[in-house]
Amino acid sequence: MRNAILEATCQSFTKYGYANTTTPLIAEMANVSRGAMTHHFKSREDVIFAGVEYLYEKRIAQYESLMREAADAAREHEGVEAEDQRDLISRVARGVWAYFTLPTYYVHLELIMASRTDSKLAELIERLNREAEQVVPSLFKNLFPEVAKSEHVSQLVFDLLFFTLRGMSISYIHLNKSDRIESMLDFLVDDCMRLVSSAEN
Amino acid sequence: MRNAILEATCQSFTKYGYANTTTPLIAEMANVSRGAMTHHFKSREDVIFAGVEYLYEKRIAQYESLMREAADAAREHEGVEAEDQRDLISRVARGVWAYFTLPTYYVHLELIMASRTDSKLAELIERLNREAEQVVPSLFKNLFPEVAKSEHVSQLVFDLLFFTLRGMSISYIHLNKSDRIESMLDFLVDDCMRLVSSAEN
DNA sequence: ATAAAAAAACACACTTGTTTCTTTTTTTGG
DNA sequence: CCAAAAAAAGAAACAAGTGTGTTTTTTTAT
Repeated sequence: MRNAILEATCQSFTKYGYANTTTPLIAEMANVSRGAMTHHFKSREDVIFAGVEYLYEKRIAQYESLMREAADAAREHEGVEAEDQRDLISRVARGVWAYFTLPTYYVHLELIMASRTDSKLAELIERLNREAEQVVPSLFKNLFPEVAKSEHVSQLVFDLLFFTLRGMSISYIHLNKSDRIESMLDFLVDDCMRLVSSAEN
Repeated sequence: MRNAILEATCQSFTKYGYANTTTPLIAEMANVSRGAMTHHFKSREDVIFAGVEYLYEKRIAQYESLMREAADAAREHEGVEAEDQRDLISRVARGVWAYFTLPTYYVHLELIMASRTDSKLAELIERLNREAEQVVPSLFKNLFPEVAKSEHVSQLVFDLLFFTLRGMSISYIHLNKSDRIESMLDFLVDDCMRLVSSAEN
């Protein structure tokens, strides 16, 4: 029951947006009466914030799944050493890109933007981000153990993908012709390859 | 009067966010009665959308101003040929970065995100972006006439800055320690320099 | 039978849109 | 040039719809 409400909250976030999510709407989507919600969540803030936490758990699971996929696919295509490295980078980059175009990620962006003018939400988001930062970069470093030795390079590779793909995802809302996206992805892979190679020497 | 209302609308967007901007709030910030607004804007949508258009005119003016500053500053620091090119790129990159951290830009991002679940707003934003795209890239190409010869490279340089800085700007809402930002800016300048050099040969 | 869960009903505040009234400005005719 | 009328602008009041929070009633399960 509680889970159905949280699931409905997430669905409303993705379908109608964070700003348009109301308690009657959540109740309707979860097929429960508004009164029933009161027993599990005594206020609007309670439901919304619990929904946000639920969404972030989902997001981390999605990220882990996509990273695992990329790593597994790269493992199956083993061949020449240098080609392996490039293949892994390419798959990781495209895996992260897939993650950055998930509906849950757009909700995440919406929440960050909303937190600009909502200090309570900002507090929650910052806490959840701190928790995510203890998982996400470590997963990344596991995939590139040699690069992880150089803190500077690994940070640079991570940030380059993180910042650029995040920027791309916003454009992707309107940008349907994806040749610019594809060119940029190719460029990013080349760039990361350069950085990784430089770190290994 | 009409201008005061539009100015108040923008102020509300930046201070309270697009989603929290209501007609009574605008009237209060503009120091006019709600009835007075009705004569200039017959509905909420009228005033909000007019405010959005007003904001976009502002944004383009801000962008032009920052690009002019960067170009002028680079002109004053003329020296060795290669150093000149790097200086110009660095100043443009940091000028664009300054633009991407303006309050008006955060409102722009908020509007893009809101347009995900608001087709009418999406229509407006797409039109305004099309108009901006006839000004912004041309300003960019004027600064790098040699690079503009290669459509592929100039697109790549533009997109790399555009996407990455956009992604950085979102993190910048929470990220106060700017060493990651500074490292990335340095890296981007290097990267653009590489691309520009390759285009000239 | 009792406590928890679910549903319904109620009250309050807020936003929007409309209507009505007052004030100010502009136009027009003497 | 002035006074009356018309038009425009501004302000206030009203009505309808919606969201939130609280209270009350009904159902379910222990």
